Amino acid sequence: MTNSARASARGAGKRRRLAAAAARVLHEQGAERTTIADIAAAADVPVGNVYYYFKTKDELIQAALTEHAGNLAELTGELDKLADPRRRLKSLVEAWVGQRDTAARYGCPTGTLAVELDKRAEGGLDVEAGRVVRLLLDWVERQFRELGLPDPDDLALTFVGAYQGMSLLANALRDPEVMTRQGARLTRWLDSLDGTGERPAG
Amino acid sequence: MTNSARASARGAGKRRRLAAAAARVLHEQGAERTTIADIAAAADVPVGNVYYYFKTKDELIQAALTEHAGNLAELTGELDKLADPRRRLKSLVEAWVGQRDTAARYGCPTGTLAVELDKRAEGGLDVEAGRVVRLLLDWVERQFRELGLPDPDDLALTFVGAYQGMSLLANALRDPEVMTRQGARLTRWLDSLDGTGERPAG
DNA sequence: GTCTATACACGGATAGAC
DNA sequence: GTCTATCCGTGTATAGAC
Repeated sequence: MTNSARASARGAGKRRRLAAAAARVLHEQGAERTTIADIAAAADVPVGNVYYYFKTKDELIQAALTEHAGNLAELTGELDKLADPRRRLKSLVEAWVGQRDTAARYGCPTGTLAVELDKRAEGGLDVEAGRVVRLLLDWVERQFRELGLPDPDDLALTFVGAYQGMSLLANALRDPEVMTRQGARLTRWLDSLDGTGERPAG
Repeated sequence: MTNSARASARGAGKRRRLAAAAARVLHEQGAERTTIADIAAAADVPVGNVYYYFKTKDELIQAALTEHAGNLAELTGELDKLADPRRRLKSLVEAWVGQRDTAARYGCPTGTLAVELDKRAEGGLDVEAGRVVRLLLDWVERQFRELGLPDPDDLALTFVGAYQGMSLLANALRDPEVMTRQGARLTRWLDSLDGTGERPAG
C-alpha cells in the first residue's frame, strides 16, 4: 500500500465520520445552531482539519442529507425482503414508533432538516432535502401500488404526512406517547385498506 | 390627553407593529436567520428603537408566538359561530387549503416555528411553542367531543397531525397541490366519522 | 421616547507552518 | 494530509446624545 493510498483510507474514514456526525448533530441541534466546531468535536476531528474534507458548511449539510438518504435506503432494503407490501408498511410504522423517544426530543431527522433548509434557500439545499423526502414517498407509493390500491401517490402523501405530523406533534409536546398512539392508528388504517377500493381520507 | 399617554399610544402602536412584523418575518425566514434589523425594517421602526420595546430577540419571538395564538383565537372564534362542530372542522380545513400557497412556500406558521424553537431550548421558548400547538389541539378536541366521538384527544392528534404533515410535505416539495389533495381527503374523513363509533385510523 | 454609534462575541472561512 | 492562528463579516445588545 502506498503512502497516498494509506492517507486516502484514513481520509475516507474521517470524511465518513464527519458525515455521520453531521447527520447526528444537525438533527439534534438544528442546522443554524450547529457550528463546524460542534461537528468536528462529535466526529473527533480537529476543527481546522474539517475544511480539508468539506469546503463549506453547506457541503457538510449536503453530506448529512446523503447520510440520511443512505439510512433510508438501508431500511427500505431490509423491508423489501418481506413478501407482503402491507407487512412492509406496518414494519415501517413499527420502526418509527421504536424511535419515539428520539422523535419526541428532536423530531424526524429529515423532516426537521427539511423545514430548516427551506428557509435557507440560497445554496439549493432546500431542493436536496425535498429529494430525500421524495425517496421515502416513492418507496411508500410503490407499496400501495403493489397492493393494487387506487391513487397510490395520494395514499403515500397521507401515510408519510401522518408520520411527519405525529413526529412534529410529539416533538412540540415533548411526548413520545403521541408516536405510540398515532402509530397504532396508522397500523389500523393500513389494515382497513383493501385491494378493491379506497376508504375516505385514509 | 397627557404627553405620556400620547407617547404610550404611539408606543403601543409600534409595539404592536413589531409583534405583527415579527410573526410574519419569522415565519418567512425562520427564527435563526431573522435578524432584529429584518423585523425592524418590516415594521418600519428604526433598528435601534426596537430594544426600547423588546429587550431581547427572545422577547420578540415570544411576541410572535402570542400573535399566532391571537390569530388562532380569532379564527376559532369565527368558527364557533357555526352550529355544527363538523361544519366547523370542515371550515377549518377550507381555511388551511386557502393558505396553500403560503404553506407550500413557508410551511405552517406555528409548526415550523415550533420545530425551530425546539432546538433553541435555552429560553424555554420551545415550551411556549408547544403551548400554542396545544391551543389548536384543545379546540379541535372539543369539536370531536361535541360530536360524541370516542377518544376525541386521539382524533384531535390525527386531525392536527394531518395538517402539520401535509404542510410540511407541501413545503418540502414546494407544491400547493399537496394541500388541496390532502385537504379533500381530510374533509372526506370528517364526513366518514359518525357519532356512534370510531373508524380505524381516521 | 427616539435614534446613532459602537462594543462585543461568535462563527465561517483562509493562510500557511508543519 | 494535518493543524494553528487569525481574518473578517455579521448580529445582538448597550451607552448615551438628542
